[in-house]
Amino acid sequence: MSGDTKKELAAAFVPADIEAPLYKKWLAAGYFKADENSTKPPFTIVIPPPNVTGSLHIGHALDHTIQDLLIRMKRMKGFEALWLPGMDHAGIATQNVVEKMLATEGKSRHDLGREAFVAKVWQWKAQSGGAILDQMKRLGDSVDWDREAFTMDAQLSKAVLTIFKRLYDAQLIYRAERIINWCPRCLTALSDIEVEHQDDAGEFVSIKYGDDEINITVATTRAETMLGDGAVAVNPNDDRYKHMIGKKVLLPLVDRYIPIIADELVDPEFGTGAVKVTAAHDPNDFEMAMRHNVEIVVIMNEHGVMAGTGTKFDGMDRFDARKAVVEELRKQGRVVAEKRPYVHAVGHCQRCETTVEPRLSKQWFVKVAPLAKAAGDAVRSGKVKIEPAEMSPRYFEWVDNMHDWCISRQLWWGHRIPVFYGPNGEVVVCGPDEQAPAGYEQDPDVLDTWFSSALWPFSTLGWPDNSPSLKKFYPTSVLVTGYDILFFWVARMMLMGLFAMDGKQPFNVIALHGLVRDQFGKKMSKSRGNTVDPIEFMDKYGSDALRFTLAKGANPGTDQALAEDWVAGSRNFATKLWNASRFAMMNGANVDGDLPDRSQLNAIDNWILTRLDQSISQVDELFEKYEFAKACDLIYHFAWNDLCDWYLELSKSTFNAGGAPAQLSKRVLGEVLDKLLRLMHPVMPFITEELWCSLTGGQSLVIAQWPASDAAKQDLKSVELVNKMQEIVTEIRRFRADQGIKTTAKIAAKFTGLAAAGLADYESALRFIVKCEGSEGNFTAKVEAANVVIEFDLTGAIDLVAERARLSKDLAIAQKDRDTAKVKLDNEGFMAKAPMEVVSEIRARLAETSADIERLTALLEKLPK
RNA sequence: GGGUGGUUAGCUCAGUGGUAGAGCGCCUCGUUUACACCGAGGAUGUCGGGGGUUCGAAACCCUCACCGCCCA
Repeated sequence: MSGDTKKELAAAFVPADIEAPLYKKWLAAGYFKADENSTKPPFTIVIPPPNVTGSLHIGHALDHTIQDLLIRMKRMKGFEALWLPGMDHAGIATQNVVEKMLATEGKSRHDLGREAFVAKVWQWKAQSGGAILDQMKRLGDSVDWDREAFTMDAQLSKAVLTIFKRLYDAQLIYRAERIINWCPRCLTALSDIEVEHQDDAGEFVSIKYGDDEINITVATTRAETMLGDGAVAVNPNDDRYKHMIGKKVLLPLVDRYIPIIADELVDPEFGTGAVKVTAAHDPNDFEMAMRHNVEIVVIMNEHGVMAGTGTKFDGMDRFDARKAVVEELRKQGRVVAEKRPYVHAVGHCQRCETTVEPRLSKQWFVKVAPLAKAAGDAVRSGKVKIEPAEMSPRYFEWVDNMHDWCISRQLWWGHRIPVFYGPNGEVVVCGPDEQAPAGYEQDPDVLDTWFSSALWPFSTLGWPDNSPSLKKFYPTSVLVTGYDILFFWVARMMLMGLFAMDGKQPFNVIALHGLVRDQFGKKMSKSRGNTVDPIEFMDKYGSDALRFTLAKGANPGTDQALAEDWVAGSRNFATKLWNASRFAMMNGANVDGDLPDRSQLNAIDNWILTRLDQSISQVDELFEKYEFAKACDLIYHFAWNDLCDWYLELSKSTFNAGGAPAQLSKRVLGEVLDKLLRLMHPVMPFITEELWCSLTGGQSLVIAQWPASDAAKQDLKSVELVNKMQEIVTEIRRFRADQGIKTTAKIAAKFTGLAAAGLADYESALRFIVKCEGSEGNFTAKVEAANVVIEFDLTGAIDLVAERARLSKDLAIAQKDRDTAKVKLDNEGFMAKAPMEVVSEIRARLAETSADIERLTALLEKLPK
């Protein structure tokens, strides 16, 4: 490796100058492409597909940082690493976007017709969809762009048709009339998870049903639905109402008589203990209605407007009707109690926040019980691991209690349900390349977006075809995602993957991270105004800084707080690394030739190599365990403290002296930087690449080998020696600071006991770092550390007060420490039951602190009064 | 209501039985030819309350309080 290919480093680290060119370089070199014909072992991650309408938010930045970290590390470890990018078509969200555009022209999708509208959506997608993909490049995501997938692509659509037919044939898809979540604004059914429950301030009204003969009071938050009541239900064991069961009671306003039924579902403690049963507008009521054959009365149309009740309320919006109904009942003296505001959880459409209306409707469902059982068992059996394992209960809770999944959506954008109806009610389901008989009409609805994202881990690899990619890269290695969407589609991917791939799991590991919160740990939201823009942070501090901050905050499965100051701190760290590397290279750090034998190296060199080796081994282990925060913390401290604060400072005198020892240290420094940059590359790809290429003249860190540790070469003796040097230096610095001697001021000092401490060769290194020059003088003050005595010539100007304070403080600490040790050793229970090694440790502590006390007392006594 | 996580330095968080830690912030000093996006030194906690187990508890058990999340 010659110096000619090495690029000179810029004097200052400016992220913007290096990031875009490096990403271009990587793309041009094709480093991110994964080869299905490779003989290397595979490592696969499919991206949790972001929404085509979305843009990069801070949560993505965290999610991608972790995925890129894993992929880059595995690539360096010699795996055929595939990170597969793409997006989902986001049925409702995308349709909303395009409908809004049309609305500005005063048009609706119905003006265009289905075909033209869908064409318009595709056009929108081509022009403005997928902004997030470009933003991913800013982050440095090493995805294989040639494999970019979209849930509406031909191949993925083929997968949808195939799986639909298979599930239908296996009787795991059915059509039925059920109460579903209906969004009166989007005009479509929603699945349970597309409904968000929020506490709303409503009203809780108790209404007296019946006449003079028989009456009963029910309580409700949705008074308007009383128009559709088919019964009143009470608990069969409720003595208050036992005598009324089976009788009929007058339903006010509509003047209909409805039965009083008994059902265990009714909680006698809640409200009046009697509930109204509105079968067409509440899931629990529907269940009861089925059990007791209660009349089902639909009282609203699809827009949430009252209809078909035969009352004056028809034509009113549901919320207006609620007020009007209560008002009318009040006039009739039937409102016996009102609680307002009454805070209770109300379902809202995830996409448009409209209050969801439970609605009786004919829809398509996936029968999830058998599929969910398999999904649960895959984790229970250990085939799929959830990281951290503590998150598993959440998964089981969900998967074991999953309701059937409503998959039909009354939209135009999406995969149209491949079911065709014949003139006489025949039903035909068509797989890919199959055609319905002439005259059959296709179901107008489309499938839930998650129906297709659930296939993502295999549809993107070519399923249902038995493609080489599928063979090479499935099951995927790990799925990285926030615990908040464990249920959204991780569970669904499990259901579908196990079913489609004959029991082969879609991923071996589910690695869960938390949410990014604001600096006080509060959830970020637009309404709170505490959101942050990852792009802005990257502009300001660089992508590496943002990535490092997020990785350093990523403790498994827990949320992390993020503040701009933290990101600035990471930028500072990057700058530190840059400056240290520049300094190293100016001093001749290199990777030329073999690393000298350890026996030739001084303790400082052996120490930093040992610390490097330990760090590599620990960081590697932590990365493999998804312990990103701890790994980054280790990296940070090795680079900043061990390397910059100590190694570089202790080695300056060696470099300055030149000669053979300097040559050795330069090679060692080159080695340390080389390996450190490799170790850091997965977290901070840009700066490490720039520095490493400059240092080594190598082609690229992306394809460089991951550093290996070799514990056999660790030199613990050198660690001990450097620890002593650190003790001595710190003690001298403390003395100097207490005495008010400037860091730059040179003073004369005499060292005694260096040889006995094994530090004979390091006097010049020590003297250099603490600015002690000259060993002649009038030594009036001394300190002691690691059994080395250092005397100073302060030319009589010693600050006695400061020195007495310093020594007294040390003495107090030593006395306290000795006392606690003594108490333990005097404790019979402790001596009898504590393990040997603990006892001897405490004994050593007692000896050490006793010696300190003796020494400090003597020093204090000798100090002139 | 059911589950579940948390409560440790001013802030954000590590720390699963043997003398309480990190980053940021704070205080003092400093134009040391790598770095002021820096260096050196320093201060800071009855580890939410109460009980228990143990020679020994921030950690294990019980209980209470408060905060959060998911699901109804």
